[in-house]
Amino acid sequence: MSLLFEGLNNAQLEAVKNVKGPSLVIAGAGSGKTRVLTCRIAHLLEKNVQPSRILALTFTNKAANEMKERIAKLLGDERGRSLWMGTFHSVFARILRYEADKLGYTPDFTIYDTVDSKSLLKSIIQELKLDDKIYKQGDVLGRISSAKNNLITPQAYNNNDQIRKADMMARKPMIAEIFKLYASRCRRAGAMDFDDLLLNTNILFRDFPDVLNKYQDKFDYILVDEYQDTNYAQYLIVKKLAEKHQNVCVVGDDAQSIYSFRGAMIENILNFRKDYPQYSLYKLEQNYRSTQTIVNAANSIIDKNKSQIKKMVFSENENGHAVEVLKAYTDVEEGFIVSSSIFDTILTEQAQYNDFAILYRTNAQSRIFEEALRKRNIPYKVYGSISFYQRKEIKDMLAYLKMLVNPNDDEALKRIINYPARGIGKTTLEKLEALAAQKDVSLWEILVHVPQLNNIFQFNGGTVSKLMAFVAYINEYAQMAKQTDAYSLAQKMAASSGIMKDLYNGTTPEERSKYENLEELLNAIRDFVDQAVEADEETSIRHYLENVSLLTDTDNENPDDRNRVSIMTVHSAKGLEFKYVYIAGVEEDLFPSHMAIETPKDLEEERRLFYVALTRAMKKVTLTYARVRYKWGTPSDSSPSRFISEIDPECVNWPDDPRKQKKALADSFNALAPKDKTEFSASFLSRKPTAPVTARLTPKITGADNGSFVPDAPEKIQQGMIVEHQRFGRGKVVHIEGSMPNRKATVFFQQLQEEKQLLLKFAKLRIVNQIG
DNA sequence: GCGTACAAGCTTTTT
DNA sequence: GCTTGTACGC
Repeated sequence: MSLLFEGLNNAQLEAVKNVKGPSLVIAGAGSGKTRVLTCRIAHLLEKNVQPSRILALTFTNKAANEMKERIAKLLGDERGRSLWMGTFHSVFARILRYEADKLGYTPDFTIYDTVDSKSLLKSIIQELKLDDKIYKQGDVLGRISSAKNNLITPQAYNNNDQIRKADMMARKPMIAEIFKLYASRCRRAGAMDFDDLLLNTNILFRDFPDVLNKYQDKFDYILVDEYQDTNYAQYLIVKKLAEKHQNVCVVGDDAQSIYSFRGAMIENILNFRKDYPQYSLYKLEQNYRSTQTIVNAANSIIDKNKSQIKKMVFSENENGHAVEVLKAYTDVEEGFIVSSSIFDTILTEQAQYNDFAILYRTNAQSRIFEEALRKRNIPYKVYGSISFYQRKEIKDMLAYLKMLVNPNDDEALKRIINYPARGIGKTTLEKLEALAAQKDVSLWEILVHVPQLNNIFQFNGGTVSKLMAFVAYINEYAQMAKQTDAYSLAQKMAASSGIMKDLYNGTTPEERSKYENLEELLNAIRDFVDQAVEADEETSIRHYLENVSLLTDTDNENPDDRNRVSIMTVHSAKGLEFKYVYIAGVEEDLFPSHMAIETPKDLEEERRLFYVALTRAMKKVTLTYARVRYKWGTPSDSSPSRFISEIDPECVNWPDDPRKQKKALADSFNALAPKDKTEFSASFLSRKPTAPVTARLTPKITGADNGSFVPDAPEKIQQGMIVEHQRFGRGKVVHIEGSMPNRKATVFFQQLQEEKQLLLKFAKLRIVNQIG
């Protein structure tokens, strides 16, 4: 047992050892939080607590899997397997399937992901003949979601004056109506959305005390990771389950609360003290991950936040590098600078690709880095952008399979009833939907009775037989699904449905990649079957589908993905660590997001997000910003984020003073520049010169102008001056010599390209177009 | 009913 | 710039 405790500091040791009673562990970034959790669980198991009596809740599948792995390593056996460990959503989905009948569901209920929910909302909004510009699916779903996370049912929503008033003010008085219809459609389809999983668990525990009792007795020990990110629904579930024995251990860091937009309440940490007055508090303050400089930089940031639990995070690691700040003229150049820096660091520090991460605020920023890394042949992996399971082709295939288990799943049905095309068009579907709404039954219910109902529909014989063929097809496979394993079934269906053929015939790269995705899905299903056989579990499609909506693509990790540069949003980087971290787009209106600069509360969350980003790094942080960034396809000026200047200047390396930089640029240019034909080196892109890189610049400026078109140069263009201008077309960084009188300018230039390729393209510009 | 061409809207962050 | 939604012709 003592082995378990080896290498733990005092605070960690106490948090691991004292398993009885309520414990609050405040864990600073990099303070060994996961280690404490896993050791605590291992410790419980060593004390012969039954694994199935331990409930461990995390926020991501990744975190759960990592803990399972670590526990297996600590114990050297398989006991960890039967732990109840997983995300809130997956654990309570499991319980809800078990208790489904009490809530009027079948155990095979479908889980709607965000795409399904939005699609359902869309049809409801249409059905109610509402303006979809006012009632946007995303907004409406957000309203409904936050209601559910606060355990507000449609009825309660409707009866709540405050909410109704808010909706009126927002000129969306029909949300209550939409919510009501949405809930009833979900139920009719035998479906729960993400939020229902939590809401219905609460309803289950509220309305069935014996069920609550059962689970209270079942779980002797409860552990919750990332407690600062729990919302009210999650908080209450934990509270109820822990009520009896009070052996609840929550681990969190208020400074890393970054999910309030989906209802997370930092207050839950504070309330813990009220709910469990006997609680013991453990503060993990030593950061083992990062250099002192990084910890100090991060501390100086979080210090600016008013609302926080004071703690003293410190590091005893080396001092390390200052936080470096790099300026780029454009977002494309930013990608270039970052990939160059990674390239250099790999050579000089003998680092591996997977020592690096590029983090950004919004997913839209990923593409530029992908392109830049690809040009340098640096392998990378994008995390979390569009989930594999949300891709159209994957959802289509899964819809076929879902129909076999729960044919009432209207969203699945609508996806596939005419894909691949089988001549069942819009009007036919509309008629079916109208009757389904009228009779308040699922589309499938209507569909199977089409022959009897045809006096209403008046479909022609062709349509009827097409519909009945579809019904027969689903029925046939539904029968087959009872005896066939998920893989063979999916394989057969992919072929017989025509999906495979449809994608196979495609010639564009996109279609080919869709085909490959489909193959990957089939592989994943085969893996599932293999694993199920190994664990002596069911191999049915029914079992496969139970969790598939809750999966994210990080879950099917590819072995050759291991040594790659990671690129992802700051949100998805939470809990991870890298030696070298690049935080890109550290600009006003981007990070902090323009959505979040209005209220201090939102701004503080952005600041915590920035704190999370900084504390991912072990050795070095590099911040980059661009002066011009493409937004919605048009260039917009941007300035460095306030967060950069909020960092203790001691810890930061700013780029040179802009004036100094400009002079240096001019000097180096002039030194190189013959009069008319100019060659310049890659140092123009403000990085170390490597291979001899050249490009030509042939300025020819005519006409009069006051030079105001140069965003970065308040001065007028004068003879012999070097000015910079950003971007006249996508991806072009141009430095123009304004060597002529102050005139309208037409500049011809050859563009500097990547040094390896040296593909010089000719482009023609008219600066006059950029004025105003 | 189906496929193509063009327009509009969009970008916070996720289970 | 990209994706989704609509209009139009077949």
